[in-house]
Amino acid sequence: MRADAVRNLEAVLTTGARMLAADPGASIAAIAAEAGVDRRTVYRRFASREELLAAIYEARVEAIERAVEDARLREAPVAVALHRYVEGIIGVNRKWPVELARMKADETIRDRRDALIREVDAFLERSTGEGLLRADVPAAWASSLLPQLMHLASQQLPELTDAQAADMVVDTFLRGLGGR
Amino acid sequence: MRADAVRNLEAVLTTGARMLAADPGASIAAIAAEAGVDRRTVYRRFASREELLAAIYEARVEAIERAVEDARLREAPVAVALHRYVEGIIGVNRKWPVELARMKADETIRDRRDALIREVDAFLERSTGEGLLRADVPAAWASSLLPQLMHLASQQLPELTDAQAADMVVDTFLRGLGGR
DNA sequence: GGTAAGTGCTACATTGAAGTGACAGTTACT
DNA sequence: AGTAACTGTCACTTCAATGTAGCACTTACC
Repeated sequence: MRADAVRNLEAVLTTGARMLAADPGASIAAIAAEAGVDRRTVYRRFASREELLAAIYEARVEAIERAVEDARLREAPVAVALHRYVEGIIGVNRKWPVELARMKADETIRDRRDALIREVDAFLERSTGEGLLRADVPAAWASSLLPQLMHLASQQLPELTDAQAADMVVDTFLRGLGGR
Repeated sequence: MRADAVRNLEAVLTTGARMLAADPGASIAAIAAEAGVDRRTVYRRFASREELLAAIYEARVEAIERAVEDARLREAPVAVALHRYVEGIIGVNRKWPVELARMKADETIRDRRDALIREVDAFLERSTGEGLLRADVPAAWASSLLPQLMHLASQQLPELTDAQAADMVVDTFLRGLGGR
């Protein structure tokens, strides 16, 4: 693919992610206009709206997979892994702010998302076992609170770097659910 | 208005709220079907889709206003007011789960929402002043975290009553951001 | 029981977005 | 410089959802 085409593709994907996060019903015409390309150009890369969405969600899920891998949730000390994970996801949230939960259509992406959730849940379980989190907190509560905190930090603290925002999230999370 | 008509109206509003929360693009036909009435009946009460949405958002914002009033955020002891407020909002979230932020069209509702946000922000400031919350936490962080926790508890802890879910939210919130 | 209010149903016009085709013009790469 | 890749534009078709009209029918309420 030609270099300018790559740039256009990149623009459509990131702009699309941003606009779809703000309004899940954003039209292809609107996304294309915002990305600075013609509506027709989008249809040359993607056969349908669904395919464009799938590509965007795929970009996000892949970025998350990379972040999870980098955090080494299974091996690294829990406190270290937690911070690395949070920092990574905040970066992902800022580049690909779409909500993955909306992707009900694509089987593959849903499966990869489920696997990631299991991975993080297992990590939280390990964290509880090692005393980082209190044992009397429902697993579902910890499991859903962490993504929300990361989501919040990603957009509510725009002046902070990923690492600084991660500090805030980890601090709140551990004070809120952590052991003494 | 006749009693059966009132029931239908109620059904359309609550069902609409539930469906629009799950999918903001839900069609009037889908909402009507789910509520057990004909699409045409909806159009007899509401001149347009926008009016239906406005009615739903209005129901939510009014319920929130009532909860805020009941919590007596200005006068009651901060710890008491916080719990009453959280419990009330969780009830509202469960009945009217739509996201108020999406309502950009209606000027009135946006203004009322802004006033409510100011009210709660002022309460959080008072809480900080009285030592319930740590002073080194950014106001924006506390201000956005609390609604997220309530939102989370409303749907992630369905087996808990409003009061029990509020316990969880307040505990997490105060441990996370509270003073010693 | 009678009446007015309310509903369901079929049909229709309108609008906006999705998706496609053809063609001329531009731009990156060799 | 020449070619292939890429893009923008105009012009369609299709489709789903919005919004409207009229009529037969049911049901709450006096």
